Amino acid sequence: MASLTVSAHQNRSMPRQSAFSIDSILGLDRPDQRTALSAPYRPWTDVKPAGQNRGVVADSDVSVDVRVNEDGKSYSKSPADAYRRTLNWYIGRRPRTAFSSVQIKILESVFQVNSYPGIDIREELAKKLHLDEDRIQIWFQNRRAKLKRSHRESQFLMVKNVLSDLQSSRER
Amino acid sequence: MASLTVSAHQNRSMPRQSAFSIDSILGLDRPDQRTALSAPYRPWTDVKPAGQNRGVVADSDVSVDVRVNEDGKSYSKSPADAYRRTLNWYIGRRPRTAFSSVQIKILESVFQVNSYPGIDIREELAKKLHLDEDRIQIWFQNRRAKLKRSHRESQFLMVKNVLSDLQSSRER
DNA sequence: TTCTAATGTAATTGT
DNA sequence: ACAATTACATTAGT
Repeated sequence: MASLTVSAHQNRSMPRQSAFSIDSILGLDRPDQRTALSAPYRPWTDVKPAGQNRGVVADSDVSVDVRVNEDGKSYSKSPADAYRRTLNWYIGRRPRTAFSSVQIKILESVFQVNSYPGIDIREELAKKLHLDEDRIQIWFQNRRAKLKRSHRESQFLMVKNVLSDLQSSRER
Repeated sequence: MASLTVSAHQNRSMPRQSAFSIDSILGLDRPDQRTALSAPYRPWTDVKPAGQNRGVVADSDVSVDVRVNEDGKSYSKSPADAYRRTLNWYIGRRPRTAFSSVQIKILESVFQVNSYPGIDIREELAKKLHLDEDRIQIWFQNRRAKLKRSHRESQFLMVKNVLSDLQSSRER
């Protein structure tokens, strides 16, 4: 990712002509401040020292909703979990959020009415459900994709049925 | 199936409002267009009498593989493309282009030198890579956005680190 | 295995 | 051209 490719041989299959001619490229009369590409900003990977409690520091609390489930069944904090989490941090993927059923219920009911909530609604939801606004946004994105997929599948079934109906009527 | 797709998206910086007011949930508390508007110009949906496409509603294609793997020759104006278009993509969105790694490599290397290629360079690239000039333009646009984002994020990280350094030095 | 949270990025829209 | 947002294709966690 973001590997720079100043590689040597990039013009093997190309007619060696003024493809990217100097003067053409030298059309860079642009304010182009080149900066080395940085890491993709993973706020949840930074190790938080003393603080630990919510709302104190700007973003990033790692333990968003671990205690928000209604079953009283708190998710295990086994060393294995911690280990995997650390590993994830290396990989750079945000630990998968586990929404509680209450959270899901509310999100679903909002989705019923408006599947494209604006930033303000998302913020409100985030506050109410103790989630990051980002999680809300992603949830709605994935929810829309799911709806679309189900549409696609049902349409496919309908088409299939119509076709088989045609076939059977022809056989009569 | 009563699937509603009330698309409603808004912009930031809206007046705070009661958490789950009806208007807020419905997204009616602010001007929103996109609910019933004239069909935008979609040149690639040409052979579709089917009616007003609404951009958002399901597309129901049966998973035609959009991929064209390695070594370019990707679709743009190929007959195969037209085929896919007429068969499955009768809604408004242009099928997502999957650039080959070769194409990406070349695009990246050009980007290194000039992130604002003029029309002539874009045309040359388009011809060489068998892509529409439009795709090239969009690619550079998104690429610039990406660069900008990463720059912003690294700045943020730097600030954050400075702050935490300050903090830890104060604790000593 | 299935479902879905998360990621990356192409495409769209409005300014 | 940019900024914000969406759709879409994939990866991966439970």
